[in-house]
Amino acid sequence: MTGKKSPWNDLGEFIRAQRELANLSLRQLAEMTKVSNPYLSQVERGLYKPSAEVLKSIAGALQISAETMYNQAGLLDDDAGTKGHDAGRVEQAIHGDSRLSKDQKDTLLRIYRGFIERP
Amino acid sequence: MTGKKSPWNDLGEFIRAQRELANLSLRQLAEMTKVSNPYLSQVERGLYKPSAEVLKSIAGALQISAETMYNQAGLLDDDAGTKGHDAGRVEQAIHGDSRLSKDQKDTLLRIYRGFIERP
DNA sequence: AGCATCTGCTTGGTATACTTAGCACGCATC
DNA sequence: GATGCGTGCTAAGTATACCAAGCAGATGCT
Repeated sequence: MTGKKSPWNDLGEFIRAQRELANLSLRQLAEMTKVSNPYLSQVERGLYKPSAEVLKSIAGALQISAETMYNQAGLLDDDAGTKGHDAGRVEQAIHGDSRLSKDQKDTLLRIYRGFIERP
Repeated sequence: MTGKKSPWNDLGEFIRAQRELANLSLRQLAEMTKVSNPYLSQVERGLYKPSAEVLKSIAGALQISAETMYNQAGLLDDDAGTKGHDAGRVEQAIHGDSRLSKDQKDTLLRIYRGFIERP
């Protein structure tokens, strides 16, 4: 394990850096996130890649947005929605519109997808 | 397990609905996502909650944004970054979608506005 | 009818995510 | 010195995510 770099090292280093910036010990973060402190230690050292739920919980405790954390973990491409790609844009906007009920969202999405598939 | 509802049923139903809308079989989706077809079947029936990587892959294959998929899975709060910016978002996205014809855009906008005015 | 192909699903197995119990060390106090 | 507390980490154990092998049914073709 001398110098061996796992795929999750960058993420772990990011989490440790943010934790230290927030002046929290592993045990304190563990209490806040309800994730065990040994596991957090292992995550920080790149031994495991945590689930999105754990990432979300850590992000909340460290007052980072979930989006930032997912970007760091490679779960979101922060350019994806803006790189001239239409795919997902309309869908995302519909989902994000709080004035629409779930049924209305479903209806709009179904119609939209129908249009996309047979132009 | 008769009628027993797992926490992931909504997500599974969402994925199945999108897959069927896209006219893909489980095996086709499995090939596209590199996820096994039995597992996808189990995910759709709410037996397991898939990781964010699997969700991202499914989203890509079904041409849904990762954000949309994560929202559906409860991994992102869709209001988190967009509260107060709902107005105009859907309309903008529809206008900007190059895959829609003018008629289709008009239709979608008409329906959308109808929903907004009388909820 | 038989055969091939496609479909969704069951079952047992493997790997990883995550926990619990506990160790070693550092520091402060008496 | 001894003791207590906080710190990060090890190692064994548990649960879940996900896979491979294969079954049963439906459909189409000869």
